Amino acid sequence: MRYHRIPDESVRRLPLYLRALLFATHDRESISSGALADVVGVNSWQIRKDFSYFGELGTRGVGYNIEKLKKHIRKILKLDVLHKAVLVGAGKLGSAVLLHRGFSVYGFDITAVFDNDPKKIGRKLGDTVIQSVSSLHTLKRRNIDVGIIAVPGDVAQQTVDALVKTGVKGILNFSPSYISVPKKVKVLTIDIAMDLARLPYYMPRNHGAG
Amino acid sequence: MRYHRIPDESVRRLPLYLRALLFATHDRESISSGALADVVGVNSWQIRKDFSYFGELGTRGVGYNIEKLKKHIRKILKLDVLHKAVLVGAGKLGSAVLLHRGFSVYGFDITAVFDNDPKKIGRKLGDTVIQSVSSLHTLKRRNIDVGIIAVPGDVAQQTVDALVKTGVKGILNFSPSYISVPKKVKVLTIDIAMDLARLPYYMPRNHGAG
DNA sequence: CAGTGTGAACAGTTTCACAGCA
DNA sequence: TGCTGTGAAACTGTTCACACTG
Repeated sequence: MRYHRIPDESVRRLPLYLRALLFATHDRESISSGALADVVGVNSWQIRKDFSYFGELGTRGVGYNIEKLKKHIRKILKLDVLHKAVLVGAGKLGSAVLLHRGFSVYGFDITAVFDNDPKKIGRKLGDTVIQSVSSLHTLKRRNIDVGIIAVPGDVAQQTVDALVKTGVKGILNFSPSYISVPKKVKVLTIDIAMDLARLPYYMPRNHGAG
Repeated sequence: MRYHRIPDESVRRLPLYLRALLFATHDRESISSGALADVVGVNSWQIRKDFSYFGELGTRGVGYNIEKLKKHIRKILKLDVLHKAVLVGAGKLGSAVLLHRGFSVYGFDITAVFDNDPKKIGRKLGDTVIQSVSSLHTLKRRNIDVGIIAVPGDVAQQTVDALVKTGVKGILNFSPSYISVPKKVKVLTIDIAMDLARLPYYMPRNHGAG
């Protein structure tokens, strides 16, 4: 089956595997699909299938070499190069995201922060001075890949439009609204409230099915 | 096709529809699948299919009555009753989540906050006094549905175990680790860094396919 | 006649069972 | 012997075209 297109659902699981490989303490050089399965909560055959999409990577009877596997997943996900990101929106959620520490391990560097509140502009958030959103255009030619937006829903679209003009190719959207972008730009939306809203469906009401 | 099991992917989209119906300004009583499609970024036939799973709801030639639709989606998602939630972990992310305002519209009320940092215990976060995680057990019989955890990965499992003992039926997990729970408890995990890690895969490297 | 509802074709994903190899 | 790699089957979800109806 060598060199197949990788299904989106497999791509969704790759960061999960990578996270486990990065953070688990490994006394061994190799890990089997079964052992990895226990750590990530995915079936072993699903893991093997996922890995099989990028060629024969494991050793029969042994498992997968951990370093090789990390390297391979990073390459597939294009995390083998540094990605520069900017944050727009220095409110509670934006601040939490910026200070989150945990992006760097995947090769992301948040190099600038923007807000439209005059009281915040010039103040520091972590090591970064907050700039006015009106100076977003200065980002052109600074090789920024990724925009992270954490602004109110009603200004999300205009914020994204400005970001797209600076040349970002991907946007992580924490704003609670649908935004439209040119086809060449990829948006991933995380709406915490919406995810929470999906939870009760799966909870038994009193006793009975969900 | 009346009274079919609702596919998980449809359930995933329901909060999206509900969000649009709640926040859009409606001059009309009804909305067509096409108009809703423009607002949420989902095809009109997908929307009609999703709605068809819960019986005939629309009026041919007109569309869907907005109030009726909201009510119906809320009922399906079990958002028609108030859900009491607690937060464990009053760090940056936890605080942002608590102060987020936007859960209440879906019928959630965060009634208590816990942390294990002695410096934080007794201080207020919003209107809520932070309590010690060691007093989590006092929640039993207080009708708490949902636990939200935003603690470091290495204490996530023990935090969840304590929460499960208090009787929560659903957990929203912001900790970057896989947690295991009894079958009767549903976990949804949001790992911001992992989502960000998935973004570059879909971005063109220089020019070319993603 | 505008817009819903849906069977049927199609596409994508997961599961299984087991051959193949270190 | 233990664990990978993978076709094929089973399952799940999406798209389409159009009959139907207020």
